[in-house]
Amino acid sequence: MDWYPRHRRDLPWRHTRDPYAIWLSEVILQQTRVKQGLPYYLTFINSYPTVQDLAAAPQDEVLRHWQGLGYYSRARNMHHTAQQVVSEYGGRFPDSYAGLLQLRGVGQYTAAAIASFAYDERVAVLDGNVFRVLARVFGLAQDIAVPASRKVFQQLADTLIPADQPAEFNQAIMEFGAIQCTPLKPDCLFCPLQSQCYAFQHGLVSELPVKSKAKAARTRYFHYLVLRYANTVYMRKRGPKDIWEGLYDFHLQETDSGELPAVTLLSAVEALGGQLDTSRAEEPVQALRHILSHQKVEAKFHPVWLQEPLPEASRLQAGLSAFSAGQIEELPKPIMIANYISNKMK
DNA sequence: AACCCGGGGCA
DNA sequence: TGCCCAGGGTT
Repeated sequence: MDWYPRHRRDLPWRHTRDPYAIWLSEVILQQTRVKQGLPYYLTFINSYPTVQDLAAAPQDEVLRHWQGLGYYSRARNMHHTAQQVVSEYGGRFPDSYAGLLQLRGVGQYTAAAIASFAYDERVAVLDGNVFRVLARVFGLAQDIAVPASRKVFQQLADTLIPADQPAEFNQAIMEFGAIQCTPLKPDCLFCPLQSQCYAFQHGLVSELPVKSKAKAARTRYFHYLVLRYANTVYMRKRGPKDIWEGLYDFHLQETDSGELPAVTLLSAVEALGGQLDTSRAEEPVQALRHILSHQKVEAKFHPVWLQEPLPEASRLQAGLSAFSAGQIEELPKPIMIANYISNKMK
């Protein structure tokens, strides 16, 4: 806490005690670095200065602002919670840890962050930074990837957090982890905790915290039919139980390997009732690779020009809608799809 | 408890 | 390429 005021970054959400603004920043910063999240925070707080503004916004607009930030359930849950706060809480956020925890998209970390920052409630936050700082300073070797390890860290943090300055403590320990006690190459040489740090004293800095490795990402093969007629492009809104829920992409066929016979492609167009426009020159198939933490997507984009619009029945059956280029720009899309449209689709 | 969910930055 | 990140929801 002596270190913090001398090293803290000047960030916009540190100038407010408005629980709405703090909540907004915390949801954006879940699994996200400050540098990446900052421009998104500014966009949201400017577009939606109050929870009422956010609640009244269309979902597609909220997701479009979120585009590129990932973990899109955060945006959907945030929108849901904004509407709930307006309709059921009279526009005011719950003013306690327990109350905040009831909100969708608000877990233990976020509830503790808002409760301490906005209301000075004495609840210790536990995030990746706190795990790392505590593991090193106190020499805790429990695997932080295992939920049961949480208890040990939580109990320690609960004893450390002072009753008179809980917000300052939470900010300080997280900022210390983000700037000083970093995952790789921490600045131990100029660390104020050097003499007390278990890891430093025992040469275990690079061994702590202990975190078991995530399993390897699986590879998926997407074949997109980029169906076009005149100035319209057919796209569809992705459904639940898969990545990118609520975002728009093209008609999709997924296979277990990278290849899809041309005849299969043609029969897919036929099944949609599409009439190929053979007068147009065949366009090259573009391949893009998109790496997520848990999946590797290898996508091929097959441009298909139609002589006439798709029949209404099969279009609806496939979940497709027709959009102009201008409309497509406004749709929320996975980054891979946005990149394809802006770079490869001419 | 295990699994699912994005995207970017960095060495 | 491997690792990390101001986690939460669902099963």
